[in-house]
Amino acid sequence: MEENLVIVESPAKAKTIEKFLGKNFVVKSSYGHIRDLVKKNYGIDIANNYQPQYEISEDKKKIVAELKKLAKDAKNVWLASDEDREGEAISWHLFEVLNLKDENTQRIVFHEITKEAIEKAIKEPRKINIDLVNAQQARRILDRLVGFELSPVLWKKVKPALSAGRVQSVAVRLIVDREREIKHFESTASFKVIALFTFSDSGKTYELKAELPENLKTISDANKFLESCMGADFKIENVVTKPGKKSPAPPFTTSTLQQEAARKLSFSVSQTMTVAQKLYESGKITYMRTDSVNLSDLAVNTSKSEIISEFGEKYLQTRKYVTKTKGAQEAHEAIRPTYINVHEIDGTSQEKRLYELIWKRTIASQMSDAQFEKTTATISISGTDKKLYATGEVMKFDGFLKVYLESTDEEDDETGSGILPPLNNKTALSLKNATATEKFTAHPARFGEASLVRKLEELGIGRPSTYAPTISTIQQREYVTKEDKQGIERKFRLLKLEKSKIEELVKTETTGSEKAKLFPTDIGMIVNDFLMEHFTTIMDFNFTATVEKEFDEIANGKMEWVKMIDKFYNPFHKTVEVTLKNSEKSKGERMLGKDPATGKPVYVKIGRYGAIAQIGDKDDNENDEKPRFASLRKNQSLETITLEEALDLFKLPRNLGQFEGKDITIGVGKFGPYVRHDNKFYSLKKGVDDPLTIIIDRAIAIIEEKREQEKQRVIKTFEQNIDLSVLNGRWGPYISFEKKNYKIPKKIKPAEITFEECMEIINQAKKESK
DNA sequence: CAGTGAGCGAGCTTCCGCTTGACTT
Repeated sequence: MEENLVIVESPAKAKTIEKFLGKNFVVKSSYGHIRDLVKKNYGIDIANNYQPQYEISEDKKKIVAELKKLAKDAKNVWLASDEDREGEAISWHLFEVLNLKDENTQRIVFHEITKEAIEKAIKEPRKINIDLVNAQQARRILDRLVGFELSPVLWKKVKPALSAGRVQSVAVRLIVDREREIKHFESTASFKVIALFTFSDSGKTYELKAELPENLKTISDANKFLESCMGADFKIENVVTKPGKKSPAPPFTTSTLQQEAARKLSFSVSQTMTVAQKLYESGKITYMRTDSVNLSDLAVNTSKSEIISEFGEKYLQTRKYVTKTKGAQEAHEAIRPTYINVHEIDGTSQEKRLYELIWKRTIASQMSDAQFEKTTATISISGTDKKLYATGEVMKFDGFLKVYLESTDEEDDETGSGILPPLNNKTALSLKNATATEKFTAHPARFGEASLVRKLEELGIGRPSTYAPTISTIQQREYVTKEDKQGIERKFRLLKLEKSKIEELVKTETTGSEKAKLFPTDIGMIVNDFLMEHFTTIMDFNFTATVEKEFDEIANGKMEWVKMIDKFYNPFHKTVEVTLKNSEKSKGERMLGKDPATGKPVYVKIGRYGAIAQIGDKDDNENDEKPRFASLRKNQSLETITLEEALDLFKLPRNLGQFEGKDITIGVGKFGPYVRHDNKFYSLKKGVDDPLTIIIDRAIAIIEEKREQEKQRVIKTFEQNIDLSVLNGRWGPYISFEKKNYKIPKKIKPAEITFEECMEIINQAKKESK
């Protein structure tokens, strides 16, 4: 029998700790929470002071049984779940479910997985903090109440199977708000002036680039300014050199790791977490779900010797970082390599790249600041008060930049870097040319997965363990989609002064292309607007922050959790009831105008199968005519479609006439424009055919081309079984049988294959899959 | 898998935070 049973949350952690503790200890993991509110109904007895009803989760029954047995035989049980609200609750649930006894159960905590930290923890045991447990219960109950009362309102008022919750609904709101901001954004133009000078110094000729600090508002302002430059004298009036420095970013948390992996490696949020999990399980990095930027003393010390031996003493500058994130619970260290002296690891290329990123960030965080020298030269122009400025930046010492620089989401301007030529006061400059280029202000950037996580973290909404799942949920519910947006071509004007002549040019640039950004869907906007109208409290960006404050008071024993929940639930539940009773079904209906042909109104709204346009009303029974319907295209949305675009939808399907005694019609379906004939569908060629203008001869050609392909598709059929056939597919010949496909071995010629050979291949494949 | 869209009604959906695999292509 084992004398001591230690229970932690993660199995990888259990393995490591067991090594530290020696043979009198057995270390097991609970795999996170073992109990949750019952799945059916509310799981909360509202009438009876919100008493929670718990059940052991289906996938935890086995582990609970095992822990129970071990606990019964153990002399001492050490509950070592994380030191935060959820961890305390895990310990409490274990205590209850395993029937532990107060006298031989200890609660211990540690923030880093080192021998010293764990031995120290064992020497300082405590009891379960029931106030902290109650704060967790209040959090859990509040989330269940919000989710399970709001979602059914959406089922009745918008669409079945939708969901709402404290975290996801706010995440969607951020995206909807941003999209509308972009839609209403009005870009303003201005003219950026850049002048290129030459001058001589000690027999050498130099070039100097300078710009006006503020853009000019109109093209005539720009023209006036360039005119004033013609024949003017330019002179360096002042040269100032200032030192500057740049400090490294703190070590990674879950959120910053997700952001950097997105920017530097183009990983999605969930991809980053999967790869990090692998690195953690194989012992290469510390825990990957953390909100702390703290490094253990051990990590700082090994970084120190690593930096000295790799780069030298002058690159060393150890630092203690302090977590500033709202609501951070700091149960873990920052994300760092387990062994700092390991620069590279074995593994998949994704694992290698993520590890390298973590290693560099960790090392850089303990390295010296980078030192710069920024020089600004002021250039006067005779005949005007306006000044031009030339700036340059020179790195004096690279410091941490030797290994790592954090990326930013913003594209930075290319000016103001590089080295300036030797500059002296009063030097006269001669103007080579000057340009005034039209620039447009850019709309705010759309969120990507990682930048949405950053915003949520900033608002204190969600936890490291839920960022990735939340991002998946709002995409799965089809509230938002992740998409690329193609840039559009835009014309801009440019004035160029050269050789005492001003020339006006019009050029084009491609702008606004975006990759993997989050766009709200129609249903996302409808749900958001519905919740914003009826449940402003929940949708408030500060809702989580407010309730978190109250959870803290519960944790400090200053507030009773039942009172807190009661205060929230009563008004909330009333709003739910009133909304169910009074509000209309929300279909996102929008009136576009009148149909010029019939004078009937044209609407768009959400129908049973998605967004539709509608001409005429159902109750408009003048001639007993039914309204006409047409689905919106994939790239159209309720909020932005115009009357003309909606009317175009009704031009399809078009009947082009008959072929072989059957109608040919043209339509647009899920997979794009198609020709339909004799109940078969043929795709139109992308970029070649336009469904609104295609003629019957071309449609027939498409049908015949496809038929020819079909003919070549079937290589062989068998009379023994009509379900069996040998077909020619995209990747070569294959066997098709009862809707499943099988590979043909290379040594058999597809055209000569026999029925028996086919069946043998099929049976073999079936056996292997078992 | 691409035509639909009225209306009835049974039975279903849903939250957030802790943890890993078990799946298929």
